[in-house]
Amino acid sequence: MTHPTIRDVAQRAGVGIGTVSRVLNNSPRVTASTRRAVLDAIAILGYKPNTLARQLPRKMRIRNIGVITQLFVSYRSFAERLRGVQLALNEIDHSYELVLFNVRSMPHYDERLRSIIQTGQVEGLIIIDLDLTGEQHELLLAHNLPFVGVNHFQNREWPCIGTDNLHGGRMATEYLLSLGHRKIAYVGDEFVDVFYAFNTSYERYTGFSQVMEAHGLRVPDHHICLAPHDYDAARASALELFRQPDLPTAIFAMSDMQALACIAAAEECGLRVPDDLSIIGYDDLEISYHTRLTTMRQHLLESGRLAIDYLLKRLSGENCPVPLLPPIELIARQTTRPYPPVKG
Amino acid sequence: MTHPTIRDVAQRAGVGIGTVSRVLNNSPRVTASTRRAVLDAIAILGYKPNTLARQLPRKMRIRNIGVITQLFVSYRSFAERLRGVQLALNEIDHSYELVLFNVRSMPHYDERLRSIIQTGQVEGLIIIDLDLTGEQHELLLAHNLPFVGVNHFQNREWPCIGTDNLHGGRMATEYLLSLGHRKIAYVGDEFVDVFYAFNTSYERYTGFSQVMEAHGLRVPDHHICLAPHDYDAARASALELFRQPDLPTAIFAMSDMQALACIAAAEECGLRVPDDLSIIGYDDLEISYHTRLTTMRQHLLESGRLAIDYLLKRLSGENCPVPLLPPIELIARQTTRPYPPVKG
DNA sequence: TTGTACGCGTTATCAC
DNA sequence: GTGATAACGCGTACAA
Repeated sequence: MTHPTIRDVAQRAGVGIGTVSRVLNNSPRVTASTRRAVLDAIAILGYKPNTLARQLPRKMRIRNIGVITQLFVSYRSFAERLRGVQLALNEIDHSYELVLFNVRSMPHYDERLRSIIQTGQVEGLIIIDLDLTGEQHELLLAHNLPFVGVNHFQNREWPCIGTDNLHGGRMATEYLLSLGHRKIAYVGDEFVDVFYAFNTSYERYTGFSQVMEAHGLRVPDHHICLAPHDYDAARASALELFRQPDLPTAIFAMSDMQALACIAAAEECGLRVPDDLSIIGYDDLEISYHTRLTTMRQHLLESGRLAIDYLLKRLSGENCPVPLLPPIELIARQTTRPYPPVKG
Repeated sequence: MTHPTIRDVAQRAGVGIGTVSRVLNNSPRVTASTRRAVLDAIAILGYKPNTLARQLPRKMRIRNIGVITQLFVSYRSFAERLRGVQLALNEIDHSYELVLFNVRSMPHYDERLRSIIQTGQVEGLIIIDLDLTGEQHELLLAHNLPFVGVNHFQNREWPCIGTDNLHGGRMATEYLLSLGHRKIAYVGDEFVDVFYAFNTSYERYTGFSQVMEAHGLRVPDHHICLAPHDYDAARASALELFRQPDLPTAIFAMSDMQALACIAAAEECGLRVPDDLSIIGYDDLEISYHTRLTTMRQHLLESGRLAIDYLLKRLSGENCPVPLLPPIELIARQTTRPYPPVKG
C-alpha cells in the first residue's frame, strides 16, 4: 500500500479512528493500554499523518510565499536579495512564511514551476535571478498565481524589479575615464547564455564598450577578460592580464567578487591598488564596504524589499504598478584613484 | 463570511460545483458563456481556492522540511550552514522542499514551533543556531516530529550537530602560543545570553583563558574586548585596544568577521598584519580564504550536509545516531606570524 | 473511555 | 456541457 491512513491504524490496533486521532493529538482521554496499542500500530505500519488533510477541518489556510532561485552557488548578489525579501516580510506581514525552491537546470525549473502551480503550495511567487520563458509566463498568468521577479536584468515583458546593466556599465566606465584613466580592462563572466546567467556580463560590457568608443578609445582584446563566474577563475584571468606587457591602469569588474579577485591577483603581481591600478566593482556587497572597494551600488537589499512589498499588495487585491528601484549609484571608496597619480 | 468556497461561487453563478472546478482547472469542456459567469462570480466574491483541499483528492503529500533560524542579521556562519543544507538536499533527495521560518524573539520562537507542529506543515525540522528549552524539546518529541539541530554550540540533551567551542578556543590559543606570542588579546561577543546567541563567545573565551592560564600568562582586562556581534562594533572595540599603551602581539577573534574588523582597525592605526600583529579568526568563511585569514575551520558547510543526511534517514524510518562533525582544524594562512619575527 | 457520523473544500466519476 | 455524488484523510461533536 502507498501510505497507511488513520483507518488502517485503527483497524490494526482494533480501535476506532476517533481513538487514533485522540492519540495523535495526545488527548488525555485515552487509556494507557489503548494508547500503547495505537502507538504500536503506528510504528508497525509506519504511519505518517497527512499534513494536508489535517489542516482541512481546522479551517486554516497555509499562507506561503514561494521564492524560486537557482541553486545558489556563485552569485553573491542573490543572497543579498533574499535577505531583503526576508527582512521586509518580517517587518510587514507575519502571516506568511517563505518557501524556498531551488532549481538546477532549465528542465528542472520548468518542472518545478508546473509543480508549484499544480500543487498550489504557495499563494505568491518571487522569482530571483531567473528569467521566464513566454510559456512559463503564460502558465503563471493562466493560473492566476501572483508573481514578481527580482533580477539582475531588466524585463518589460513580465513584472520584475530589475536593473539597467547597460547604464551601470556606462556609469562605471565614465567614472574611471573622469579620473583620467584611458587604458581600462574589463573583467567579467563569459558571454554565455546559461538559463540563469543571461547576458548580465554582456550588458555591462556593452555599456563599458559604448562609452570607451564614444571617447575614441579602442580596447585591445587582451584587456577583455572573460571567465566563469567564480573567484578563482577571475583571479586566474586577471593574472594572465597582468602578465601581458600592455598593462591597463584601471579595471572594471562586473561584480565585487571578481573585483576582489583582481585585487588579490594584482597583489600577487606586486601591483598596488589603487596606486598602480584602479579597480571598480559592481554590486556593493557588504564585503565591499569592509574591503573599501569602489563599486556600483545596485540596491540589492532594497530590491528584495520592493518585491515583497509589491507581492503583498497584489495578494491583498491591489493592482499596483511594479515599483522602481532607486537609480544605480557610484560608491567611490579606496580602490580607485586619479591617473596619472597626483601628489597630495 | 470568512472565505467563500467553491460552493458559494457555484450558487452565485447558478451552476454546479463541478463546473466551477472545471473552470478553475481550465478544462476545455465548458461553454464560453458559462465560464464567464463563473469567472464573474469568482471576481465578485473574491474567491480564492483553498490550496489544501485542492491537494487532498490528488493523493499528493506535501513533502517539506522546515528550517528554523533566527532572522538572519549578523552571524555569517548561519548562511554557510544553510548553504550546506540546501546543497545536500539537492544532491540526495529531490522530493523535499525547504521551508524557511525566521524567528525574531523567544516568544515568537515558541509560537512558531507550536504553530509548525499544529499545522503539520513540515515532515521534519532543522534547527539552525537556536537552542531548545526542555518544554520545546518535549513538544517535538511528543508530536513525533523528527528534528535535528545544526548549531554553534554542543548539546547532549537533544540531537544536534554542534561544535566544541572550548576546544576550538584552546586550539587557536595554543597555535598563537606555539608561534611565540605571549601577549594575546581576545575579541568577541559580549557574554550575554540572548535567545539565539548563547555563550559561544564565552565558551571560546574560556578555552583561550584556560590555555593562557596553563602557561602562566595573565591576560589584562583591556586585552579582553567584548562587543555586540557586528563588524563596526568589533572594529571600534579593536581601535580602543590599539589606543592603549600595552599592545598585544596577537589577537584571537571569535569569528572571521570580527577578525577582519580587527585587521581593518589595525591598518587604520598603522599596524601591519601580520608583521606587527598576528590575527586568528574562527569559522573559515569563504571571505577568509580570499583575505588569507588564519582561522579555525569548523566545517560549517559540512554541518548542514550532515543535518540533512541525518534527518532524511530519520524520515525514512532509520534510527541512526547523530553524526559527528570532523574535528575543528587550524587553517594557517597569512595573518599570523612567529613572534618575535624571524628573518627569512 | 471509545466508536460513529459528519464536515472541511476540492477533484473525479459518473449519469444526464 | 453540466450537475449530483462519492472519495480524499482527518478532526470532532455526539452518542454509546
